[in-house]
Amino acid sequence: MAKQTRVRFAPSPTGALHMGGVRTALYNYLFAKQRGGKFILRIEDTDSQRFVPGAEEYILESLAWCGIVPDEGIETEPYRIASNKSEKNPHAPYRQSERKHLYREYAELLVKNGYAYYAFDSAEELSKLRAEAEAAKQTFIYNYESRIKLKNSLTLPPEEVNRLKETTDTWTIRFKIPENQTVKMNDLIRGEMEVDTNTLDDKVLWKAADQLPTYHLANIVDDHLMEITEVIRGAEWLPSLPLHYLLYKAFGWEDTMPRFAHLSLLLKPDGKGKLSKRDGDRLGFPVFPLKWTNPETGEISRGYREDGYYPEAFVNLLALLGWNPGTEQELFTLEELVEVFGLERVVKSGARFNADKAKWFNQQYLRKRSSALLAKEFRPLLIQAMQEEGANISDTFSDRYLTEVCELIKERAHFVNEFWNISKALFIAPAAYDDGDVKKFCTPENLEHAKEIEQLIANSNFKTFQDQEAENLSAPNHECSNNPNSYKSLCCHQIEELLTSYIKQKEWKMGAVMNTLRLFFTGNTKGLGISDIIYFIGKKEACKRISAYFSSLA
RNA sequence: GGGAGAUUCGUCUAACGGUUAGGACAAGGGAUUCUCAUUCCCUAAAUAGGAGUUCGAUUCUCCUAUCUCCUACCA
Repeated sequence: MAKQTRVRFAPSPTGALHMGGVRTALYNYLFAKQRGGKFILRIEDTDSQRFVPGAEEYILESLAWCGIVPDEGIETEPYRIASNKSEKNPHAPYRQSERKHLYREYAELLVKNGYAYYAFDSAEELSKLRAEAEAAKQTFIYNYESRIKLKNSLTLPPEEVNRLKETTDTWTIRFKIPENQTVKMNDLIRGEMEVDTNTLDDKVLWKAADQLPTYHLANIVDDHLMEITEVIRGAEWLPSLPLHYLLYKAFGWEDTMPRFAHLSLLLKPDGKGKLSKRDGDRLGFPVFPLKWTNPETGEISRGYREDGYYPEAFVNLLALLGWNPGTEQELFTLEELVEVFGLERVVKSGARFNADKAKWFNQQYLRKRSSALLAKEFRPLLIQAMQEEGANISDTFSDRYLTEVCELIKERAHFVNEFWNISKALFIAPAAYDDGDVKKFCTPENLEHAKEIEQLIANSNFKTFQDQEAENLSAPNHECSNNPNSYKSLCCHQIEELLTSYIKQKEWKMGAVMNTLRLFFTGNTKGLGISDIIYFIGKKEACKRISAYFSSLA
C-alpha cells in the first residue's frame, strides 16, 4: 500500500503572509486533498530575531478565510483523539520553537558520523573574511578549501575543541559538504538537475548561541519526523536543494526522502523583481490576503478581504497564477480545483501579477451571487454611506428594494463596495449638479421640456416599485426582475413607452431630454437608465427632483 | 563575482517535433442604447538572438543575451 500523502506549508511568522505564500499553501492543500492526504501547517519560528507578534494568527486567519484548513498543525491536539486518547501524536508539536530540544542530537549525530563539524569562528572573523574577499573581488565561501584554514573541529586538536565548546557559546555545527561530487536531483516541476558540490558552502546547521537549529536542519528533521511525502515550496529554495539532498543522505533517510516541487515566484506587475509589499501601495492593489498592521511601525497594508474580494475569487486567481488546467476553463471552486489540480501543469517560469485580471475574477464571482445575498452584503455599506452623506437613514429600505437594486446594478460592478456609487441616486436626491452637464443640458429649451415631463409623470398611471410594495405583491422571484415578465420589467417598459412616445410625438431630441432628466435625478448625465430610476424612486420623488432643480436656481 | 532556475501577444497562459501559433485579461474598433455600463461582433498583438540535430523545431542540443532566485550563526 502506498504511503499516505502528507504535505506541509511551513511559513515563518516574520510578518504578514504574502499572497505568494498563500498560493504555496493552496497548491499544497490541493495536492493533499486530491490524494486523500493530509495538509499540515508547521510554524518555522527558529529565528527569534525576526519574530513578529500577531504573524502566526495572521497566517491562520488568512488560510481560514481562503478555506484552506490544515488537517494537522499548531491547533492540533498533541494527543490523538479519535483512535486512542492516550496515544501521543508523534508529529506534534507543530511549532519549531516547541521542538527545539529535538534538533541538537541530530546535528551531533552528523558530527559523530563525520558529516558535520564544530566551527568556532566568530561572526566578526567571518564578516572580516567576507569583506576581504569582496575587496579582492572574490567571494568568501566556507567550504572544502577554506575550512582547513579556519577554526573548527577539523583543524583544531580534540582537547582544544572540547575546551572551546565548554568555554564559549558562539560556536556552531556546520555541515561538511563533500568534495568533488555531483548531486543529481529531481524536481516534480522542473525535472532533472545537477549541481557540483564544490560550488556549495558548509551551511550552519545549529547554533550554540541560541541553542537553535537553522532552517536547513530543522526543516529536514521535521519533514522526516512528520513523514512528509512531498515538499512543495517556493523557488527561492531551489539553490538549497542539493544541501537538502545531502542532508537526507547523511542522515541515512534517502529511502523516505520526500519528493520536491519548487514553485516559481510571483513577480511585480511592472519593472523588475519579485512582487513586494511596496508594489501594492504603489500600484493600488493588495499584496496580502488580509489587512495587516505592522506592530512595530504601525504601517498598514491593505488586504484582499478588506478591498472587497471574495475568498473564492482570491483562491481562484491564485490557482491560475502559475498553473493551468489545460482546458479553457478559468473559473473553479476550491472543490473543483482539488479535482483537477496537478503539479504537472504548474508553470516553470515566474508569473507577473496582473491586477486587472484579479478584478475580473471577482466580477465573475459577484455576478454568480444571488441578488438577495448581494443585498445583504450591500446593506451595511449602504447605511454607512448614507450616514456619511448626512442622509436620513430612519426610513430603511426593504430587502426587496435592495435586492431589486442589486439585480439591476450587479452587472456594472466588480465589487460590492462599488454599489453605492452606482446606485446612489436610488437612495438619495443629488446634493449638487455637475457643472459641465448643467452647462450642456440646461438650455431654456430642455428646461421647458423637463417641466412638461414632470407634469407627464405626475399625471400618468404607470406603476413603480412603491406600488408593488403597497399592493403587497409577492414577487414570484426576486432573482428574475430582469425577466421580461417581471413586475419591474413591465413597469419599466411602461415608463419607457410613455416617455419615448411623448418625446417622439413632440419631436424633441431623445438624448437631450433624457440626459436632462438624468441630471436632475442623479446630479450628472452618466449611469442608470431613466425608466429604472423612475421605477425605483417613484413618481413623487421623480417630480420632486425635477422641481428641486428649478428651486435650486432661485 | 560564483551557483541555480527561467525565457510564446503588454499580462496570465495553450500548442505527441507537423496548427492559419489557440484562449483569457487589458487595448482599439463596431453594433445595440437616452448617457454610462452591460451584452454581442470584429481588429491588432508573441515563439529573445544565433548555431546545430531533423524532411520539418515554439518544442531537442549548444552558445549568447536578458530576467529571477540563492550566495547569513534569515527563512
